[in-house]
Amino acid sequence: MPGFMPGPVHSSNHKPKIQLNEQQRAAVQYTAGPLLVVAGAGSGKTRVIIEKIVHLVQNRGLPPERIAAITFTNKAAKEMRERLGKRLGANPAGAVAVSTFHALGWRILREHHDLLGYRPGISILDEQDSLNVVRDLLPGGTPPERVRLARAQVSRWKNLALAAGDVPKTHTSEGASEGEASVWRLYRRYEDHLRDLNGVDFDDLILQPLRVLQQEEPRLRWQQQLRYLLVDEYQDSNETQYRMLRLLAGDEGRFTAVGDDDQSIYGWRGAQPENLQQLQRDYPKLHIIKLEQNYRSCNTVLKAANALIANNPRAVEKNLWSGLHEGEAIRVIPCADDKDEAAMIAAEILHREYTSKARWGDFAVLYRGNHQSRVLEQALREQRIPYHLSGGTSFFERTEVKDLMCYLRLAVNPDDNTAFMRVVNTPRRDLGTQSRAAIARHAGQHHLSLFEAAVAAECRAALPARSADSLARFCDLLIATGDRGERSDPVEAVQDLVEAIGYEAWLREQSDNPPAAERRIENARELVAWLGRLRDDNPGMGLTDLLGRLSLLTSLDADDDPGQQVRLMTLHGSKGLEFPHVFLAGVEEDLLPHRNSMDEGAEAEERRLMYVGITRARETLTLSFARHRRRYGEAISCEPSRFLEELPKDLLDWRGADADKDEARTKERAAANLSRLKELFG
DNA sequence: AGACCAGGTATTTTT
DNA sequence: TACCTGGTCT
Repeated sequence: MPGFMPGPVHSSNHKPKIQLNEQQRAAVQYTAGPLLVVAGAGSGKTRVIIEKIVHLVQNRGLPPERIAAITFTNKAAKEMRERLGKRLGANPAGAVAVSTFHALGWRILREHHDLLGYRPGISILDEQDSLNVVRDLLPGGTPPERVRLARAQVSRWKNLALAAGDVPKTHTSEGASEGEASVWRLYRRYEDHLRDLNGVDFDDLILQPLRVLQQEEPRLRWQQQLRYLLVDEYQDSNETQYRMLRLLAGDEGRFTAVGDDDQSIYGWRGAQPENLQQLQRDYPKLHIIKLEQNYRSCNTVLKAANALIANNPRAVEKNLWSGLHEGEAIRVIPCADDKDEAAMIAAEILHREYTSKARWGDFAVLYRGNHQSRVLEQALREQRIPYHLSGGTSFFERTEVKDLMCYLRLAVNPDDNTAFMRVVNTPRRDLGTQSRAAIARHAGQHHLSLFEAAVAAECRAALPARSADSLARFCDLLIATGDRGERSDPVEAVQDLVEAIGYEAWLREQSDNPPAAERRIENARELVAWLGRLRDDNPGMGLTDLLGRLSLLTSLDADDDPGQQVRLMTLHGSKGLEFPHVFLAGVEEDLLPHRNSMDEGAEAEERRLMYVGITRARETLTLSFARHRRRYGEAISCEPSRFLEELPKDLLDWRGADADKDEARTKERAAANLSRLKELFG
């Protein structure tokens, strides 16, 4: 099959529906051994994974259920499932195990919980729960910042596949600072505590399965089960994930890993882009294929991206090129301060939307930190530009969602003290501080979990009659729910639970205005609806498993059709997305190479972050910076980012050097006129 | 239990 | 400056 060059892509949101290029095809067809695909931004890596699965099923006769595609996010998994469904048809496609590392880990953990000494109902503690556990283990009054740091260190160890007992002595006693040694002691207690709760944190979802797979018998079983693995965004994998891959893919290395070290931006979370090189060491037969043709961006954008990233040391040299048109110069807009910057961006968007065919959904404004969104939001609102802000409090962090999740966790796992404390008096049921303390005392004395204590007659006897009564009802309800959740329809059981605790009435009572109450009720219902959807996708699955799946979801508005709204998001949040028109705000020293990152010697990662931002753009790219910005109340002056100097001058179009303030005013006025006109004439 | 104030803290955050 | 959290007061 001769390759044929794709023509220019126009603004349809679709990748060219044409044949694979030569490298892509090679990557799809190579199954002789382990394969690493180094895929530049916009080079069609997801497509390669999809086509490879199709190839394995249709041409190699591999049963779909023997194939696992592993992603880092639910969103990526979902997209992959959809695309695979379109390509293969629902039937074989549905059998392919497309999941996140964590979801796969959960599956393994559930199946072998007994090997590790867990009881059947395992709770997944989210970030916040885990942080609370750490807080409670540290002396009262420990500053939140210290709690966070301690938790982060524990996480770092776990991501290096080090259980507390495996942490090298140099970090725990000999030669370790007292601070480090104390964090390690905390780690030990944290481990014990989670054990008692029969709970796991997110890190455990990889770490614990590793312990399963280190045993020969289950390892061989899983290696039989999954005959081929495809890993997406491989540069984001950490040590434990890498080990999991190795154990599953066996010594022959039945896998394809796809990644781009230039887009590694999660180093601070334990991701090890070095895993790309590690692969070569561990699998000498590793075959490497580079995808360098970009189907997304015009050449100007790509040249800028290439020039920038060339300043980083890289494992695999790549040179991205594009068969698309040259494109406009990259605009660089100096602004007086962050307000002006926001106004400029709003004005530019308004102007473009009006003069070109671009729609609101074609624009994205990217920035380093969430705090930068505020001014931008304000500016967009002033111009009545519809926008959508990604990030912020996720669905699962909302109180109402958290409450219900804890009810379900407790129903499934009576040892989950964290969940118990959260819901035992929510909605209020006469179990105040005193009663709760009494239950805790009883539990402590008799070495019971809080729930077990609450069930015990002697414990109840110590409570006032009203409290004892309502505690009994609470316990009965949870026991019944847990039971029904496994034996009959879990979703019905949950609906009845929500009904029985009068949760919606409680939300109405709790919210200070009716619309807020309705929103929260809607969230609660949405959670149940999701549970229903999960059940429909996994018929016969019990509450424990459904709940696990639910805990691994991050945001339920995943379906958000970007719609007709300008997207505001952090650079991190933009990875994997693309937009015709991209604005990068705050391209300043101390912000875009972020100060703290620089202190940690992470300039290269900051550069990659900028690289990710640039390569989101299909048509136009606008970089802006402010000369002054308020930080913690006081105005500080800023310098343009060093990264600007790394971009070839001939690609840049600098706008009004120091008349910027006036220009902003003018633009703003022009924009205001425009929006008024539009209101008048539609 | 709810309101209010003081104090501490302000990168990123796939699961 | 603006926020969130935790503690205290009513």
